[in-house]
Amino acid sequence: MGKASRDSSKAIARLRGVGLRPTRQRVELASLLFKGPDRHVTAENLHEEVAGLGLKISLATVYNTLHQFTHAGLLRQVIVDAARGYFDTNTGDHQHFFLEAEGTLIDIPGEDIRVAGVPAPPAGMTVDRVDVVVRVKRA
Amino acid sequence: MGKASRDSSKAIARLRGVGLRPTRQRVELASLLFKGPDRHVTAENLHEEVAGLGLKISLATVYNTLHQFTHAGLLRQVIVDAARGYFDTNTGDHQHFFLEAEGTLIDIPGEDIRVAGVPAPPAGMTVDRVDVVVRVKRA
DNA sequence: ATTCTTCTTTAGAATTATTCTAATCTGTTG
DNA sequence: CAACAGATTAGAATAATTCTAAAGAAGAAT
Ligand SMILES: [Mn+2]
Ligand SMILES: [Mn+2]
Ligand SMILES: [Zn+2]
Ligand SMILES: [Zn+2]
Repeated sequence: MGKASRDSSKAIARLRGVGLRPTRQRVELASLLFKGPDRHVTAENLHEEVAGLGLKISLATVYNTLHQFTHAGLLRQVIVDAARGYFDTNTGDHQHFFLEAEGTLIDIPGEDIRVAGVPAPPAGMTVDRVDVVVRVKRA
Repeated sequence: MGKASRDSSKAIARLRGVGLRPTRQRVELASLLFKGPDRHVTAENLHEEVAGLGLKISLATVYNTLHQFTHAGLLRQVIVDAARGYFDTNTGDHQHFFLEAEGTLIDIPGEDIRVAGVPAPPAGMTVDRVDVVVRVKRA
């Protein structure tokens, strides 16, 4: 049993675990996304990576899959740029540095950062989550 | 001297103050934006408001003007939604509640909220600003 | 295995927000 | 007022994303 099939089994198990059919496309994407360390991807940039590896997955499927993974709790979306959407394999409590020039995200552990003094939300509303984006630029 | 001309004079003065020619379009937009309390607008939604008042300003000019006002420091952009860009007449230190369902922003005074424990930015980078978005939804 | 049913993928068109182009117009200055 | 730099605009273009509807693949049933 080689490395590729071990990746596949893990990906397949993870997909089954969240009730998604392990199609070739979903398995390949899940392997790429969850094999290594946490990462922040864009649909377009993941699609290019996939193409570069010689895999054939349509851009529509990359979008569909990223959204399905997000709904399944395997990914979360990060909003830092009005032009592009980012997907994050780290679904735990954490925040981000955003390098505007590069378009790069860097995690800040959730325990490091504290947000205090958030007023009560407007009547009838409840806090869904608190996002902190530390925008950084070249010194 | 009526209300309209008083609004105009203030808008014209403000535009002159930041080195922008007080054209009819810029004066009308500045009057709308800065006459009353602080507000959060979208290019499209400001354009509709303008049209509703019977004023004729092209959408391209609304976009151009919002960006010029932003560069001049009269507005700032707020990034909360991957699909639309918001412009904020409140350029001071503050944060936001974002009602995802409504697409509405509500200011949180900068003194209220405190963010602590932000790690040192990556080498060679400097913190440009720290944005906090409190996403709320119907309870 | 073969068939059946239900999902899934996909190419390409469509949509949405925004920007660009290049022609026309207007504010300001002399 | 004339002249010029700067501004506005309609419409085309771009970019990210979503939609459509037709063809393909996965799982269940036979
Ligand atoms: Mn866009
Ligand atoms: Mn989206
Ligand atoms: Zn992250
Ligand atoms: Zn604000």
